[in-house]
Amino acid sequence: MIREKLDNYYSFVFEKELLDEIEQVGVYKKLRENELLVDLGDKMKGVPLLLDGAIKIVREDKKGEEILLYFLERGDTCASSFASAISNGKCGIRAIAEKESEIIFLPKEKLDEWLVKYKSWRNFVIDSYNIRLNEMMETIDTLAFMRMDERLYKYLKDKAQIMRETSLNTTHQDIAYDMHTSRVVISRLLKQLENEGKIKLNRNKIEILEF
Amino acid sequence: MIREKLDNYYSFVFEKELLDEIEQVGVYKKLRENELLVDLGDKMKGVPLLLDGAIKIVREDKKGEEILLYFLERGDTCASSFASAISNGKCGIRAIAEKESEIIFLPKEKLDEWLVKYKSWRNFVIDSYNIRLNEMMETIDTLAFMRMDERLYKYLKDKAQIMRETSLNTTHQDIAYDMHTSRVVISRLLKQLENEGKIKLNRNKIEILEF
DNA sequence: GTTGCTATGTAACTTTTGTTACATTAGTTA
DNA sequence: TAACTAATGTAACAAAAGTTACATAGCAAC
Repeated sequence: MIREKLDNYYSFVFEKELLDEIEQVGVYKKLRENELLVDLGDKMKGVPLLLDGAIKIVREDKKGEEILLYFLERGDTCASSFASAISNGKCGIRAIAEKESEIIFLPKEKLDEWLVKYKSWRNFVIDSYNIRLNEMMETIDTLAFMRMDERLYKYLKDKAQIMRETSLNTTHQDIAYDMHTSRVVISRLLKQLENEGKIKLNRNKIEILEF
Repeated sequence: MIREKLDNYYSFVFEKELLDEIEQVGVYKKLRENELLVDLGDKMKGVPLLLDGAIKIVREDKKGEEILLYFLERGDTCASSFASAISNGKCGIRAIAEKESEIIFLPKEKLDEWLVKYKSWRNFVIDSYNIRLNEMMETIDTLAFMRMDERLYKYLKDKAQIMRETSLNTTHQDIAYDMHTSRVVISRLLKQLENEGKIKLNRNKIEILEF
């Protein structure tokens, strides 16, 4: 069963021998919606490969203020965990399942070994880091160059894409937490987007009309 | 001469055999102050190892708006170049020497080969990515959680540290470019910091009194 | 010196974002 | 249905950041 899911998303990424090894040592885990996968300061004993679902990666500062960094989808891994696992350091982020998700945990002992043995693993690790660096840069662009209303609209579209839905089940308060602003600001801007015909508001639900 | 500088900063990082190889294939280059090392959209043919100096890494969006991402110091490499070199993709950043700097260019053909051969190279690459991810997170924290006056003070202190000086030769306009705001805002906040006794302002020069 | 250029200082005003306070609405439970 | 709770709507105001416009100061070339 695991092998089947693994093959689904990773058979074109990894060599057969590596897939075999992953099947042997990987630990399958199913995550409930809103389940905490990684918390701030955790020391990772391995890295998660995402088979299905969506994981939200959040940054928190000393004062407990939060901001969304990016989402992981199937085929992704958490570069920050990789960092933490291989260096025995602490993880600087929090990872929460946005919806029911499936992962395979790879034990950290194998991570370096596979770098030597498998070209496909080297590529995957380097690619993962690159994707993450690019996501971070996009986040920085968003924070540095966009106004709150643009950021909000982008947030809604991005989240809809990750969740594979055109309407989101969420509250204004939750969005405010992700964007590190206040609920009132979000309500105001959402109403503005609704007036522009880009979205439709309902209780606990936002439909996106224009992508 | 190169070997000497290489040994200075990297003899505890790389194995002897790797240092030998780097000496053979690496290309030494000296950068003048303000010299452009990498531009947006460049395809990298190798990665720079920083021997000495300071490199400013800047992000630019489509509209040509800029923001400082972080600085590189000796011992650092540019993860974004590594990404670009190994994947033949384009580089998403701009790198400019903040002062006279010395680098060694490593040809991209070796990068993967060394990952297999040298444990110290694997560690260095992974560490570099991790350091960069952490810098990016710090930049995000700064943008998301701090007000402009705090960001400015942090900018001054960070830059002073990188330049190894307690006073900076720079103009308000240049700071405004780095922080993606306007000169007037910077002048206003600098004056405020001066009134608080944290800095002293002169033409083309800012002394930092409190760290 | 005078001229000219660059950098800095600052006032006045606008826009954006954040805050407080309270009303209304939809859904849930007693 | 009444009572309660969570979510949303909105006004009024405050703070932060951005903009325009212009004055002044420092420095260099003539």
